[in-house]
This record gives sequence, C-alpha cells and structure tokens, in this order.
Amino acid sequence: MRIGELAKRTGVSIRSLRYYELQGLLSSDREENGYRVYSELAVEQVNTIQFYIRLGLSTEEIAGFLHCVLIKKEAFCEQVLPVYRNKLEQLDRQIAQLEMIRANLKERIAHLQAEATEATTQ
Amino acid sequence: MRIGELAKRTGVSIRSLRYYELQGLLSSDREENGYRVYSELAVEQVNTIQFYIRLGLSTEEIAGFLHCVLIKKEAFCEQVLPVYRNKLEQLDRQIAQLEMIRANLKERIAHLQAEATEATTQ
DNA sequence: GTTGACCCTGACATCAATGGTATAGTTTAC
DNA sequence: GTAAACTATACCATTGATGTCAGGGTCAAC
Repeated sequence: MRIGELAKRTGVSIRSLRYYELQGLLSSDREENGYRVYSELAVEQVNTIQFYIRLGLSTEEIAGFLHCVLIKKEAFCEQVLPVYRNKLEQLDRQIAQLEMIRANLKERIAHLQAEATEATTQ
Repeated sequence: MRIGELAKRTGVSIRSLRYYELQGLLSSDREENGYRVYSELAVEQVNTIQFYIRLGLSTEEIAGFLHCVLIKKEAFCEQVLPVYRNKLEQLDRQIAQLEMIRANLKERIAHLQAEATEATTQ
C-alpha cells in the first residue's frame, strides 16, 4: 500500500509517517516513481509506534528498542525495561513538581479568598 | 543601577531581564548612551516576577496583572484570581494526564517483570 | 591609547512532533 | 486528454524562556 492508505488505516497523518521514517522508526520500499510502498505489516508497526508514544516515550527512546520489539516479544528485549524505568522516574519528578506548584497555587487562592471575605465582613 | 547590577542582585540573567522588558513586565529608563537604568524598586519588581514564574504562570499571564499587583495588594487586583483558577484547572488536567501515563507505565513494567520471573522459573 | 569590563541590538538555537505551504511529478477516473 | 487525487522533497512555523554569538558602542583605569 502507499502512504495515503497507511495513513487512513492507522489514523496517523502522512506528515507523521514521513517523520517516523526520518527518525528511523518506520521503513519503506519505493516504487520506480519514488512513491513509498508499505507491506501489511506496516499497519501493525505504526500501531505499535503509536502505543509507545501514548505511553509517553519519545521517538528517540522508541527507536532504541522498536526493532527488537517488532521481531521478539517485548519481554525478551532487554532495552525496554531501562527505558520504562527511566521514564517512570522522570514522570515522578514531573508530577512532584507540578503538585508542588499546585499546592502553592491553592494556598494563594485560599489566601486571596480569605482576604476578600475579611474585606466584606469589615 | 544598570542591568548588570540588577542581574546580580536578583539572580536573574541579563538576557532574561531584557526579555521581561520586551514582554512588558519590566520597564527601564535610559542613560544618554542607551544603557538601561533601574531604580531600587526594580529589585523587588523582578523578585515579584520570579515569584509568579515559579508559581507556573507565563510571562503573558503575569503581564495581565503585574502592574496592579505592584501598586496595590494582590487581593485588590481582580485580575489575579481568574488567572490562578485557570492555571489550577490546567494543572489538574496536566497532572491527571501524567498520572494516567504513569499508571500505564507501571502496569507495563509489572507485566514485563512477571514475564521475566516466569521465564526464570520455567 | 589600549585593555578589559560593561552595555546595546539583532538573530539564531534549543526541544518535539506536527501542521502547513510551495513546487513539481504521477496516477487514476472520466 | 484532462481534471482530480495522490505523492515527492524542502522549507517554515509553532511554544517559551533562555543561552549564545556577532558586531559594535562606552567607559574607566592604567
């Protein structure tokens, strides 16, 4: 199939498919006219890429293990777990930071509301 | 004082001070030679800007109420509370999304570890 | 009169994935 | 044989605050 069909069947834009290729996540053969040609497997492959992207991984991180995952089961790809653990730590730090900001913000709001009430009751 | 001294006294880079000016957060007089000149008040003003930035607000959001906050108490600036509430909602959404990703990731990790144990005990 | 420490503006780079646009060649359907 | 639909590459834009560099003034001390 050509890129337009792959885009339709995966729900991923043509633009993104070409980007994945540039990032080494997806390969294609070419017709004589230069058009990209994909096998049926490409559909599953793009779905797999999307799965990892939704898991919060960057294309670069995915590139580190995608090839292995496509030919073996994920559990047999030793590259996967470190990436997962790394991302989890990163996520924990991000969430902690956002929660700290959130707490500060709530405190400010409560403070402002208290002052407003005070002004009203005076 | 000139920009270098303001930078030292606030811990904010010269680059950022000029950026704040561009965003309308900070103003300066100029010497005849074009050098920026700041009053003592600028130190506190920059600290105030930093305070809001650490609270997760963008320079654009800060610009919406900074002028008022600098001359009145925050509680008397009606522009502040909506920005806070808005940011809080946004933060809640962000955190919820990250936590969903985190949960998925933990599940994947647990799954992989279970498979690894299985393989060992076989 | 020169060195070094300041200051100025303007512009590009960063990070990441995606959208959009321009220009041009190819295929398909009528 | 032509119009519509598809594909190709190449490039710019987005987001936001900051770093960094280029090229050039200014000023003080020696």
